[in-house]
Amino acid sequence: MNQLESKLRHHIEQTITLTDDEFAQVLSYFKPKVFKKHHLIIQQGDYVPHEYFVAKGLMKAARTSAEGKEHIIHFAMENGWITDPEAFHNGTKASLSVDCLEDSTVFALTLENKEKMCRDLQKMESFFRKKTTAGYIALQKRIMCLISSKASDRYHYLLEQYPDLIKRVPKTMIASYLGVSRETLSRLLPV
Amino acid sequence: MNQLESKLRHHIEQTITLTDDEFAQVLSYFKPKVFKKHHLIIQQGDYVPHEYFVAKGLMKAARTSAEGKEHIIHFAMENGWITDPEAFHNGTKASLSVDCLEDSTVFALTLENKEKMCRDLQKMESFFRKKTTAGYIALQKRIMCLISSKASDRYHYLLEQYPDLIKRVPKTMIASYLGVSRETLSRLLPV
DNA sequence: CGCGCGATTGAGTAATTTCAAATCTAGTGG
DNA sequence: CCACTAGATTTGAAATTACTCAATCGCGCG
Repeated sequence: MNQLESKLRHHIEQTITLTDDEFAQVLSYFKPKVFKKHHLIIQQGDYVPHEYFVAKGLMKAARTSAEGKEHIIHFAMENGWITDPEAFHNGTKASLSVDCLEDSTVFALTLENKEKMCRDLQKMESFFRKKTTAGYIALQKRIMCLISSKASDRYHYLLEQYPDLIKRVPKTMIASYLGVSRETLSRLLPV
Repeated sequence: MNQLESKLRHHIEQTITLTDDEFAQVLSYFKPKVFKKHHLIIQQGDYVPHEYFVAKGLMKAARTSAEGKEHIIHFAMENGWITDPEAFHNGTKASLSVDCLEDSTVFALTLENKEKMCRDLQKMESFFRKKTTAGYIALQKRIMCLISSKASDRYHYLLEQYPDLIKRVPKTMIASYLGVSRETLSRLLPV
């Protein structure tokens, strides 16, 4: 088992426990992939065959509006997951694009394999349920931030929550993620 | 099986299928409860023993900030679910309050029973996984709305998405849900 | 060395909030 | 049935916040 595989295992075992055999089986459902910085993995309008576990690197999911503005909905770094969830789970076309901000190594999972894995190993269904629940809670917090705080407080919350992210991502993208213009964020930083 | 029980069954069977016996078992994990309008079911600071399926009525989850402003994070009407998810799943104290906007009938589920049900009936674990995934997707859309649209567009999106909700909920609360002041929403309405 | 991306700054404009007051409406008790 | 009241909605005006557009600055990489 290489280093990146053990990252996946460790990630899963933060939620459930697996025997060696079980993990070997789990691993068989995934396909490792390597992407270069700037590589566009999902494009708006495409079908979305995979959900990705990020073992190394940094990726973002975003939507570009009709007016040409990019709005970042999600970042995934080590131990994160990323895809266009709606398109992936419903088999519809992507409304989001996903690309690499750094050279990245991921484990790709098709919907078919995900469902098969959940059927075969209830533990993994439990894993995904809990992981998704945690994701739901995180999104609720982000919404609460968006509807209740000023831009400045949102930035500081992000800084507290994901200090490492701020270091690795250009401020322009942080602004996009927070829903403010880059100029506004820039003026807020000294505060 | 009474009318409200069959609502629960129908709701679950939109995602998975159940035999009569299985549903009887599922039902045994829930406890039906009736609440009056204005009843405060979860208070900020309380522990949260239950997650609720709303069979009838209308409820809201909100956080009141230090400055005394109420921010509504979630509405649940017929066939919806509601709780403070973070407090419920982690056993921590509620940061949200939940109360009834109408007389309501719910099925209450403890965390212990939820986990037991998932263990005993994998179908139900699958149900919750899929339901939570759908919830996650809905929250992502709401975030995209919040970071990319003006207040006016957010209102119209809500109007399209949940026309029935708008009819049953005072505009003040819609404004709180959208993250704008009630005055601003009022001025937007004619648009 | 120079290019290009990211970050900053300034000025003017637009959107939203706040505070205050007026108006409207549905439900209640007499 | 009417008067009353509490909650909900609307409106006005001033203040704040954030946005846009444009120009400049800084720096790392080729």
